[in-house]
Amino acid sequence: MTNSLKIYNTLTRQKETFVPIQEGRVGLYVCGPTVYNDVHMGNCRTFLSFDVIYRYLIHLGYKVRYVRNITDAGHLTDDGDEGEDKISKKARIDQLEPMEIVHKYTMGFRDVMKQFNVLTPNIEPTATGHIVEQIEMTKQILQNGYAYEANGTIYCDVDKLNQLYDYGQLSGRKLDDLYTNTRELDGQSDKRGAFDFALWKKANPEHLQQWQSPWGMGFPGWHLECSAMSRKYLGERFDIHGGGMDLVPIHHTNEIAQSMACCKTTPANYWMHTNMLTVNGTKMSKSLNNAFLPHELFAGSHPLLEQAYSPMTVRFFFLQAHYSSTIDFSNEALQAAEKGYKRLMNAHKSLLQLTHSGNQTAGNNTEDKAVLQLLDECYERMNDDFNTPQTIAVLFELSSKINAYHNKQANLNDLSKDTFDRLITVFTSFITNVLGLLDETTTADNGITEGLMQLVLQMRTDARNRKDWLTSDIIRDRLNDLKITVKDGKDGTTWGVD
RNA sequence: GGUGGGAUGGCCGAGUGGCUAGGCUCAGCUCUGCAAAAGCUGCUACAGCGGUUCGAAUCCGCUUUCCACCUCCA
Repeated sequence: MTNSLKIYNTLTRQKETFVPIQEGRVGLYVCGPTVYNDVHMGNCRTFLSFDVIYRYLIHLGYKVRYVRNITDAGHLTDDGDEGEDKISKKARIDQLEPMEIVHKYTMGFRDVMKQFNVLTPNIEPTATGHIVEQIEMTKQILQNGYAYEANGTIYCDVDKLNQLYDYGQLSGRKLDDLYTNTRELDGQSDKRGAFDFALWKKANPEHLQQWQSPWGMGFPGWHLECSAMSRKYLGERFDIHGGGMDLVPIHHTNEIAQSMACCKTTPANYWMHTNMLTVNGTKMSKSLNNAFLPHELFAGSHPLLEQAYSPMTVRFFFLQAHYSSTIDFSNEALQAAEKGYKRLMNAHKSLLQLTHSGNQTAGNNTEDKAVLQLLDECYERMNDDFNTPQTIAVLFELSSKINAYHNKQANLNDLSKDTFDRLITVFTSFITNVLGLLDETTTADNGITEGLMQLVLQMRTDARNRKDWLTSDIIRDRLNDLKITVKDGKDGTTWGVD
C-alpha cells in the first residue's frame, strides 16, 4: 500500500512514485511564515495542505521528520540593495524590539495552527538561531568559487552555477530567456549578473538585526536560512521540500542554487507546491488588502463575510479542493462546506453508535463487497497525490450507507463483522487522523449536557406517547431556538447541535 | 512583453479517451402525528471553432477569456 503513493514533482513536472531515500523514513521540509505580521488565510491554506500530507505519510506508517521554519530575520522589503529588513521595519514602526515582534507573531501563528488542528512539526527552527550555520554555508560557497564579495555583501554567482546545472529547471525556464525577458531593475550595481542574489548582506549601522561575520557586520540573505536549516536537520539531500507556488521562481530556485553551490546536490528529491487562495478570482495577499485574518473568519467580522465560519468548516472547505488548484473564497462556498462538514461528522457519530450482531458471514455479499471497495478507494485516492476532494467524495458515499444502517433503512447485518470493524477503523482514522477533522459540537462538561438532553427528550417522548403534540412541539421548537436539532428515528430520538 | 496554469451543470469542485465524482441548492417519493433528520429518485455540464479517432469534456491546433509568476509574498 505504501509503495503506491504518487506525488506530483514540480522539478520533473509529472507524478512520480514516491520512493524515500531511507526505507520507512521521510524527511519533509516546508517553508514557514515570516513572523512580522499576522498570518492570513492564504498562508494558512499552505500549512493546512502540508498538515494533511504529513498526517497521511504518518498514517501510511512512515517515520517522518517534519521541519517547518520560522523566518525571523532577513527577507528584504525592497528589491534593491538599499532594501530594509521586514522585521526591523515593523519594529521601528511599532516602537518595539525585533524580538518582541517575532515573539508576538510566532505565538499568534501557533495559536492559529492549533485552532485549525494542524499538527506541530517535529522541528520549528528559526533563522536567527542558525546564523552560524548560514555563515558557514556562505563560506563554503565562496570556497567552491560560486560566490563573490562586493562591499561586504556576498553574492551567489548564478551565471557560473548555470554551467554546472540548469538553474531555471524548477520554474521551467532557461536562464538565457530570463535575461531577455525580464524587466530591468534599478540599484543592482554591485552584482555581476542580474540574477545573482545575496547570501550575506552588509548591514548599515542603524540596522536593528545584525551579526558579526568574516565580512563585517551583516545579516543573512533572502534564501539562505532554508538551505542551512534543511541541511542541518534533514541532510544535504532529503525527500520532500514544500511551500506555496509563489516560492517556485525565486526562493526555491535559489535554494537549489545554494545547495548546488555548496554541496553539489539538489536538496530535495520531490518538490511539492500548493496553490493560492483567491478572493473573487484574485490572489489573497497582504498588499492587495483582500486578506482575511483567521480570527476575522471565526468571528465573521470582515466586511466581505456574511457570517462566522468555524475552523473546522474552513479546514473542510480547503480539503474539498486539491492542494494544487486555486480555491476561491466565497460565502456561498463556505456555507455549502459548513453543511457538508456537519453531514460528514454526523455520519461518523452515527457510525460509532452502531452495534453489529457479530455474525462473521455477510448477509449480502454485494453490499459487503461494495463497502470494502469504498474503503480501499479511500487509500487509492489519497495515494494519488493526496487527492483529498476525491477521498472526501468516497467518505460521503460511505456516509450514505452509514446513515441508512443507522436509520434502519438498510440492514447492518448485510456486512460481516470483519467488514464492519474495518469500516469503523478506516472511516474514523481518515476523518480524525488523516483529514484532521475534529467534532466541534463535542463539549467537555462531564456528560452534563448529554444527561440534560436525555431528560428533556424523555419528557417529550412521554408527551408524544400521550399524543400531546402541543407539549412535544413546544419542546422541539424551543430546542430549535437553541440551535439544537431533534431527530425522531425508529429507535427513538437523538439530537445534534446545528 | 516572456513563462506557466485555468475555463466543467443553479453554486462550489473532482476526473478520465468509451463506464456514477462528491458537496450545497431545487423538485418528487419513502419514513414521520406533523416536521426535522435520513434514504431513494430527478434536474445532467464540460468556453468557442476546427482536427485526430470507431468514439473526446478528456489528445492536437487556433480563437476568446481569466489568473499566477517575472518585485517581498504561502
